Parts: sequence; structure tokens; C-alpha cells
Amino acid sequence: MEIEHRSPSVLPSTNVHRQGLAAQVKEDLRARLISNEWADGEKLPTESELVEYYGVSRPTVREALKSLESEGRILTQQGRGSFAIGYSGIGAGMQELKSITSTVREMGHVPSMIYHHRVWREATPEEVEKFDLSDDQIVLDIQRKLLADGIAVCYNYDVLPRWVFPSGFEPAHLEGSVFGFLREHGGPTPKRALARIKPVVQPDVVWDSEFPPDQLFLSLDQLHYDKRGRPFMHTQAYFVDGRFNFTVMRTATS
Amino acid sequence: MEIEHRSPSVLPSTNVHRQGLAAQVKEDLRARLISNEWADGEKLPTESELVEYYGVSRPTVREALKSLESEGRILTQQGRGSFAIGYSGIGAGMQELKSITSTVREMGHVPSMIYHHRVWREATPEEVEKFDLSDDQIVLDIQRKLLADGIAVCYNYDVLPRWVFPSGFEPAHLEGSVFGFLREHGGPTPKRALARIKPVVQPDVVWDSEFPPDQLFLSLDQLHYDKRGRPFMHTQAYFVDGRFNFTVMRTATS
DNA sequence: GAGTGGTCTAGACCACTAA
DNA sequence: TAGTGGTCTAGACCACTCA
Repeated sequence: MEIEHRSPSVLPSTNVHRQGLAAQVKEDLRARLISNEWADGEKLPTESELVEYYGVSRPTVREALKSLESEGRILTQQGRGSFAIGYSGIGAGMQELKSITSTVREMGHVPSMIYHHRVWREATPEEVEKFDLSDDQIVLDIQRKLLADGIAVCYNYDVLPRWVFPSGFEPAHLEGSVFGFLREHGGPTPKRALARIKPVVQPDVVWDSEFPPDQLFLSLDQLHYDKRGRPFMHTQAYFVDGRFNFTVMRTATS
Repeated sequence: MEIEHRSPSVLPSTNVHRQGLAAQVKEDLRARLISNEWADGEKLPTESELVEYYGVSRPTVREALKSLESEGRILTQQGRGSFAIGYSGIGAGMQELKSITSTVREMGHVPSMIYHHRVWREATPEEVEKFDLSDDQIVLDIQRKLLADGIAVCYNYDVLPRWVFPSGFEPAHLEGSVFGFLREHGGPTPKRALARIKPVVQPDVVWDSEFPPDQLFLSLDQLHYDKRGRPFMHTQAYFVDGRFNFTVMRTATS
């Protein structure tokens, strides 16, 4: 458990259990992959070598590799090893829930954000049911545009019940990432989101006219749950086709 | 390991290692979920109970549950348990690689298939590289339409190198599922596919005019790998928006 | 046959939930 | 405080690849 008592101690020794060993190993490997430590098609170290390098057990290393494979960053073959998969463009494995901001930054681009709308309003009956609201039926309605290097990649429409915010919170105070704000203010921790994926042409809700009327978007309709299993945020995200790419490694079961 | 020596022996006792214990447990649980053994929001048995019921270890049960969660069929909460998520419509978890045919059947609909095109042709330079073809640069080009209850849900364009087929194979012999054909004839076993997801308006390649010109499709551009890691099939699939739904359970890492 | 990944087990300990 | 899921370990054995 004490990673420092072992090998090279690659993992941070402080905050050891911030995220679990498997997640730490995965993050480190991902950083190394992004920095092109292994070229496209090149073989990664064996599982045993990684076990020794990181000072963790083999199942832990395997969980990290499996997760990277599910994001399409490596390909693992029995009897041969794991191999890096080259990647280009801004995008992400669809299985992974992280802020678009950090994904953009990770890909070497500069993320920014423009708020278009930020108001309290009454919840619709659907939202009351979705969030299981009884007393307080006020929700925050957010509309914003997410950019990479100044170019719009996503239009985002979020709805959150009032209880997720600290008392005395003013919508105008919200800047940057909603996830980031919640983390800093003791709000719910995003744990998972059930997403439904749909193709759409430019929806009415996209407020600026930078696009031709037949511009395509990939829509992700997501309900976010915190670690206690409570739904605390509904997100309707429209990704501009061609500017943000989603990949999925699909694996066979039967 | 011998499942029969333990509890109720729910898993098939023949062909024990057909698919791995975790996959068997998962399939059984999925079947029970689909048959509505647990209603929307209802609690599943605890992990310990499932361990006893299936006669496998806890990590095995957990792998099955995790996989079901990633498909959006259950929601697991620490300290509470796992809960069923209701599902409606034809669709699938995007992470799971299985034939559309079997997905449709599983959802209680009748799958069928119409072949539009089935010919040998020369591989393009891109295909030569993609499949790593040296000698034999002939590929099979397949175009077909997949239906549920007689309604088109997907247009499919497949390309496979000649080596995946038995010698003497005649394209006209191909009926029904390609995966099924390969399984029966000792061809490569599909293991995983790297998919890129895009929204598209009705592509030129959709040959019948049952749709309005602005009909939307969700495109999955997939390269399939067999268990040895060889790419053996390229699939360009166009799912008709509204007739086949994809979901993804996205989970947080950082 | 040596090396490598695939699978499964048994058990330990922690974190969270709910009464 | 008991019950439940979350994480990690150590080790066994199998299946596949490749020289």
C-alpha cells in the first residue's frame, strides 16, 4: 500500500489515496502516452514491468490498462503485449467522464468558455421528477459555449437544483467549469453520467450564427450522478461535428 | 472453478469455459433484467448473495456488475447496493460489441437483413495499409440494410480482406450475420472494435429513398480486431436516428 | 519452451449508508 | 454498528505468441 516503500515511486507520495492506485497508474500512463513516450504502434512495457515500476499489484496495473484500452489509447494482445495507438485532434473516449475544459487542455489546446445565460428558474415537472425535488423546486439554468483556442467546440445547457450550491450563492459568481466550482465549494462530486447519444442539425438553442443552417452536432443528453447516487445535474451538450471527436473501444462479450 | 459443485448451479454446466465466468454471470443477469425480474429502480441482490447464487468469487461478480453498469442497465452505490435501470426502445450500450441482429432480437423484435451488394474488388491503398495486405489485395465489399420488425434501423458497409473467408467461398453464399458466418466457418473471432462516432445527414450511400433528404444518421466508423489483434473488418454503419438508440454510462476518473 | 496476457480465487481492509 | 460496496494484494493456472 505504501507506494514509497517500493520501487521508483513514480506515483505521488502525498495524497496517496486521492484517486485510487489504478486511477493514478492510468493517469500516469496516459500522460506518458500523450507525451509520445511510445509512438503509434510501439509496444509498452509488459504488465510485470509495470507492476515493478509502479509498485502495485498486477490486477491494479491491468485495470489501468483496460481502462486505457476502453478509451482507444492502447491495444492489448494476449501473448504479445500492449501497443500505443496514435491519436490526433481534440476528442475523448466516450466512456470517460471529465470536463471538456480539461480534455481540451490535455490535448495541448487552450480552453475557454463564454456564459450566455445563468438564471434561477422554476423547475419543470420533468425536472422535479428527475431530481426528486420536493420542497425547493428552483433550478439554475446555464447556457454556455466551450472553446478550444478560441474556436467553439461545444454548446452546453445545464440544469442544476438549488441544493447543490452553497447558501448565498449568486449565479453571476459562476465562472469557468461547473465541476470545478462544485469541487471547490463542497458541492456534489460527479461520479457517473448516463448519456444518450443523438445526431442533430444545428438546434435552435445555438444562439450565435457562426454556423451554416445545416451544421451537424453530436448531442449528448446526460444525467449526472454524484457518488451517493443522487442525480444533481442535467446536461444537454452539442458538440460541433469535426471539432470534437468521440471514440469508443467496443469489446465483445458473447 | 467447477460451478456445479457449488450452489444452485445457475450457469450452464456444459461448455463451462465458453465465455469466462464473469461474462456468463453478466449474461444471466442481463437476461433477468430484460425479463423485468427487477423493476426500474428496484434493488438487485447484494454482491455476497450473487457470489453465493452463482458460485463464483466476488471479483467475478463485481466485473459482471461493472460491465452492466457501463451499459447503463444498473446503477451501483457504495453502501446501498445495485439498482435496475428501466430501458425502452431498441438500442444498446455503445461499449458493447455485438451484432445488431442479436441486439434487436434481445429487445423482443424480429431482426432481418437485406443484402444490396456483395462483390470482390481490389483494395484501395488505404485498405491495403489498414489490413496490412501484402500479397492478396482483394477484399469483399458488402452493403446491406438491417431491419427490426421490417423497419430499417441501420445501413451497413463492410469491407473484409479475402483471407478471412474459407477457400472456395462464394460471396453469394453469405446470408444473415457476417459475424455468424465467420464463427461457423472458422474465420476470425471479433474481439474489439475501435469506433469513431459522427453525426451525418443521409449519406449518398443510402440507396433507397425511404427517408426525407434531411434524415439524420449516427455514423459508427469501426475497425474490428480479432482476438489475435489483427484488423479483419472495416464497418461503416449508419444508424437511423430515432430507431436505434445508443447509451453510454460515463464514469469519472479524476 | 519461455514470455506474456487472460482469468479466477481467497481474503483483507477501507468508506459509505442506514438504522 | 452492521451491512454493503470499493480497492488492493498475492498467487495460481490457462491460452496464446514467438523464437
